[in-house]
Amino acid sequence: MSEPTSFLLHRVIVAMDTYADELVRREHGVTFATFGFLAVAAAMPGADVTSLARGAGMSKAAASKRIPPLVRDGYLTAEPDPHHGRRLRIAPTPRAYALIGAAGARLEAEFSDLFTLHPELDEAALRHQLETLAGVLGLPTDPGEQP
Amino acid sequence: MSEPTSFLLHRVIVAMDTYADELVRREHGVTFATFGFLAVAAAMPGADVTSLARGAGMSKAAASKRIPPLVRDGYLTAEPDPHHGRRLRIAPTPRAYALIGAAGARLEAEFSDLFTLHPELDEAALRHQLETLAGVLGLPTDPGEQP
DNA sequence: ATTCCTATGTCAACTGGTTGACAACATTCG
DNA sequence: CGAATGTTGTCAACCAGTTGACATAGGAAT
Repeated sequence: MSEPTSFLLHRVIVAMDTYADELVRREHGVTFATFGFLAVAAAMPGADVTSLARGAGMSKAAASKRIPPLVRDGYLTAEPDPHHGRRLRIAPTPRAYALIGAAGARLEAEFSDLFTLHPELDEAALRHQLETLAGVLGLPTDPGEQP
Repeated sequence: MSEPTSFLLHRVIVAMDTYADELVRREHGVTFATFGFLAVAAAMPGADVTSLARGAGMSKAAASKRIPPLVRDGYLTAEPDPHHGRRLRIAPTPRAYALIGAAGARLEAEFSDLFTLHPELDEAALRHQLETLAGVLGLPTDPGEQP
């Protein structure tokens, strides 16, 4: 019996994640998970902790714990919302934007190199299948909307 | 700027994992991660902890911690290798085989339903792209080999 | 045989997530 | 207004991984 397609998908993802993690770590001294979190924060500047957590696909508590070190390292600012006693407004700093720009471009370049170097890979075909799959599974076409 | 393909891949996987986890949990009272671990164990019966860990893509320590509860619950047996003082031989019990058979078939059925219900999805095309991607990334064509 | 190197399983400490509870604030409804 | 209800961020406790260290067992080389 051959390996289920879902398992194959899984292995491919894990390999890509590992690769991306090494790259981002090596070139920016930051975890891929952190990069992802900052990318979400950059897509919704000024969001509060709750929507940031939703956007990043984690619990409120996890987001809440992640923020202070990122503020300390100069990637984010967290200020109380003037119109709301308890809510925080989280915003990326220039440093975060720089990181996201550089690392994002680098990763995209690596990824598309893969496709140009290996003509038997068809990015458009893969992407189309993934997008329909996402649609069928009921995922939003793009995450990071403000309510 | 549109979302990087690698991010899209990620979201699709996460959604599928969540779905699979709910299904396996509901119908078999077991975590999807546990199901995956048992599936690996079933693919290499009699393996030791180290190769099990490699097969499951986790550290030796993680595998070592995972085994005792599974033995307690009657999914695995762990016996010292007679030819090797320190090595353990891990083997799935009938209960594990039953679980893997049932849950595996169920998941595959769900997954291929997705493709038959949505003709704009092309499993062969997706699979072919994934397999070439796996090859290009240097992944083995199928995990679970004994050394 | 002794020595040296490698493999094996486990441990302790750490990490980054989870859930459930909670106080503080906001909002809605009589 | 005041009371019930809902939001928001944080905390404690837990869970399942990780790394690095380690005692112990096998095998190779001299």
